[in-house]
Amino acid sequence: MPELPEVETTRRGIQPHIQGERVTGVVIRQPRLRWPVPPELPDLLRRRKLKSIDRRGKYLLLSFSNGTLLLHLGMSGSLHILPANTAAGRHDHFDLVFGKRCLRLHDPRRFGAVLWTDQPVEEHPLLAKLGPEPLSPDFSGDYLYRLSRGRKVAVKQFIMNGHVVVGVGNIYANEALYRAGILPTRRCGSLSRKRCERLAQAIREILSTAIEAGGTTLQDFVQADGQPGYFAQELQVYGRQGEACPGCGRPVRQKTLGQRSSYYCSYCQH
DNA sequence: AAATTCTCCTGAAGGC
DNA sequence: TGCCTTCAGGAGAATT
Repeated sequence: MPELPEVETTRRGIQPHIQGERVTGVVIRQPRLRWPVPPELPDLLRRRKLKSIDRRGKYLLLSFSNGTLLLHLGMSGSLHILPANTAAGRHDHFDLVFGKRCLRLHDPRRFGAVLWTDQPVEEHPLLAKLGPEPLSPDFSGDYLYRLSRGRKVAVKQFIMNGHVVVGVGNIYANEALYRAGILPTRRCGSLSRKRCERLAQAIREILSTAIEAGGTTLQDFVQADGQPGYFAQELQVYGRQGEACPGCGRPVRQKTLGQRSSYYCSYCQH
């Protein structure tokens, strides 16, 4: 499931192959994703040059002179650079063709999205109210502390809320809370300023380490079977219920919180 | 405003 | 072997 590091790794992987290139074709094989793929995309993108690829949260923003293509990978999506004539398989929903290469979206569970806007992209309804980027100066312990005052939601759900901070999915939320020594179920409003600082630091470290790890597998993006560095980072607790906590040896526990699996050590985290 | 629940979808895993 | 059930999970929409 692509989290922020995977999306950023994807962005860096595809950028050198298609940025500055001109669209020569658009193929929509399965328009039913999270929202319907706009049928007018082939017309909108005809002969347009891709200016840049940016990221906001887990959205990839492909900028053209007449608007922006928004891509989201949902939880099973991936993008690959392939020779333009490569046969499409099951779940290969969308191609952006650039001459002899193409950018292909593969997404078995179809939680991903391909959208278009001709407005300033930061004003798009899906982006306008997003919280800060976790690796930007706008995100800090002080920010988390101030925003969490008076709120009762569990800290794990708090940091997974895109209006609080973007790009912290279930896996890295668990890992960051473990690293920060904070129980996922702890009410966010009860965290001290110091613990908020520790949490913000843990989130930054987890994400930036994962991005660095992803960088080592960039070449995979030009291969059909490439796995773009998912989970390259060693996970301490995620998916490890019953295994020994790396810190104290007690078993890692699993609990469902807000319809998501939480993994934690009830001794090291409080 | 904040919190909670529902929803989309398919592949994997488990039970029999 | 095969069929059925259950589950995971990003995040917006709907509801409380």
